[in-house]
Amino acid sequence: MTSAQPATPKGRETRERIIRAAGELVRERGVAGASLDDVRARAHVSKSQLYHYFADRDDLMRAVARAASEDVVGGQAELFERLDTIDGLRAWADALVALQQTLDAKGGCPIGSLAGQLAEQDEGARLELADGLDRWEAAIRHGLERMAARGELHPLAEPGVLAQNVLAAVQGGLLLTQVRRDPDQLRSALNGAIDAIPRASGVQLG
Amino acid sequence: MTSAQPATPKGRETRERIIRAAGELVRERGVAGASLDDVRARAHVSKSQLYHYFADRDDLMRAVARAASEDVVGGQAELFERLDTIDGLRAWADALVALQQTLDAKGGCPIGSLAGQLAEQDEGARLELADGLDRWEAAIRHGLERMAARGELHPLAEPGVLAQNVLAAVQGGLLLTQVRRDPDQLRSALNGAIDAIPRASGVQLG
DNA sequence: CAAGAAATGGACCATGTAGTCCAGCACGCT
DNA sequence: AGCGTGCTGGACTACATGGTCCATTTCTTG
Repeated sequence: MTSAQPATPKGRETRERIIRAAGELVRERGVAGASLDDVRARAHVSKSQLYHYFADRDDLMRAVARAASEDVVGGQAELFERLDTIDGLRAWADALVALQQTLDAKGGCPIGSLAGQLAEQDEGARLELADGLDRWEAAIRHGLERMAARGELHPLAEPGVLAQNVLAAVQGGLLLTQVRRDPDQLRSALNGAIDAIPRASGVQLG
Repeated sequence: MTSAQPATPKGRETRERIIRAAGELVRERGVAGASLDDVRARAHVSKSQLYHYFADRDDLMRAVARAASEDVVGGQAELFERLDTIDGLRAWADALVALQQTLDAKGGCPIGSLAGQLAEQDEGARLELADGLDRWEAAIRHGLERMAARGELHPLAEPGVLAQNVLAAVQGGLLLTQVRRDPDQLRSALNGAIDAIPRASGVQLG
């Protein structure tokens, strides 16, 4: 028997509780450190419930990856709306840095962190994470495109490339933040990427 | 009994063979997927040898992290010497991108990949990886400082900050490369960070 | 060459873990 | 009320894995 989609509100809530518990444990102890028994206990659920809603452990981890993508991207929804000005970009960056400060620079980006653990192990999980990154990058690109439409960007600037680089700065900055336990690493990376936007010409300098 | 430093050349070679085998397996299957028995088999070594040279599994993984740091930083030694011109920086970037192409965009950065798996699990491993990143960043910074000394940088540019941002671009670009299986992600991120160098003024734009 | 130290082989143990199985419960529907 | 589907509890198994132990072989060195 493969996994089952919940057919009742109660079932759906149980399934979500499992994913939430698994996600917490994965963030605390890593993918390998989160045993199904730990998940079972934290979600207040029995073994059979785990296997009622998920085909196996990998299936659960894929669901965790998808949920992480949605949490990360969804959690920035309001900030995403103001990404069409440099000030809005800076406000968004400040929020990311502030979050890292409250987390003591631990954990990194949920998507990036899972990527390192799952990308080479489970193709399905990799695709979930790629999807999260795509949506994140799209939100940034949309903001830059609105700026371009208002003529606030260099005519040759490519919003797609700039958005990609900003996302890379986020991920790289978070990795440095995590390894060095210093949120300024993210701040600096984001400053650099955002500063580059108004100067970007789309053509490589000589 | 804790781990032992090898006292003979033979012992040292055995220890290194273990670390190399463990490193390969970790790259192929992740930290969690590399069992001591796998390592034992690949290194052509007995169980007692593992525990002769390493206190426990975590100790071995710390050694793997240290070796990865040294491989990554050491493997770029020649390129590091030419990091004092924009052309040298581009050549270095091209080499990193080319490497990803030959690897089919799999694996990401050994340091970054291990960071995601070990940073929150083992403080010792985290410090090893931080050390690798520090040396990497220092190499970039030294190149930029030589440029600054020749007056080729904006007088207010800060080589330390720029080097940090380039390293963030490497790590972020590699993460995107890995998740999206597309080496152009790294290329774009590095182009952006390197293009920013000659324009950097050290003060944030308004 | 003898003695001690380093290195090695591999059996063995304890345990944590993914996954199975089936009986029992809850609840909507007729 | 009673029936059926979805949901739940938890015992149980098979096995991989980390770690221990000790006997044996191989080096080194005086």
